[in-house]
Amino acid sequence: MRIDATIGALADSTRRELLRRLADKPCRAGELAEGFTISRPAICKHTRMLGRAGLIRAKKVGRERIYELAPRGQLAVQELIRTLEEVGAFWDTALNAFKRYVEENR
Amino acid sequence: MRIDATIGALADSTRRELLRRLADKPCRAGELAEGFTISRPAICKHTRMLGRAGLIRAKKVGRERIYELAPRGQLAVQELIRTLEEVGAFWDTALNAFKRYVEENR
DNA sequence: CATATGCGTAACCCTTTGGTTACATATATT
DNA sequence: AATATATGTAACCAAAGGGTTACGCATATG
Repeated sequence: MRIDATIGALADSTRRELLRRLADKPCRAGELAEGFTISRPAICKHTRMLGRAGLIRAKKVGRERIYELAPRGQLAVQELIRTLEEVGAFWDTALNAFKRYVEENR
Repeated sequence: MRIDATIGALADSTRRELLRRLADKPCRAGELAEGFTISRPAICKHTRMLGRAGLIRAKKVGRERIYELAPRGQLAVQELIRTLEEVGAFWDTALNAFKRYVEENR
């Protein structure tokens, strides 16, 4: 599923923070890693995962690598949200089933 | 974080399917495991994880255990959705930042 | 040309996840 | 009382996640 890569990528606060930073502006790899307590290679693995999920992309400029949000990523997030909204609706379904049950047995 | 337990629990299609089944009606453990290709203990571990995330709960009736959606679970899902909506909005932020940039440099 | 810089990859660790089979326990049933 | 049934737990395994340090490589810079 498409969704699983997306939810996996978003299931980590470091990666969500990386996305937040890229909302402000495209960013060099080194700059992107600043301020985190974890090492630069660790950040690199996170960006790789975000890339595999199609949420970010990178272009090489000289010896630097510039990361930015991948335009298609927004769709993936919205698709995931729709799936989770369906899940959230299960509780409504359950409530309705219960009401029906009460109705039929009074 | 609250969110991490929720997103972790929902990041698996088997667990989402279990929730979907519980939307229809509360369900015995054995019945809940029917139709899956994986073993019953595997399902049991999934239900445990859903329980730890506060999405389902169980009551013991005789030797059976009846699972059902935990009322508070819907809030957790909605909270997660709100977080993901914020993430989705990063793309809008990025687009606006780009527009501003173009505006300032023309 | 030599060296410094930016950045990804490799190799390794430990923990978590998702699965298995075998087993223990509590409750029904005969 | 003996047995069958419903179900969770234990022990184990392989793969993935999240972290580390050491290293390799391409590109700037003196």
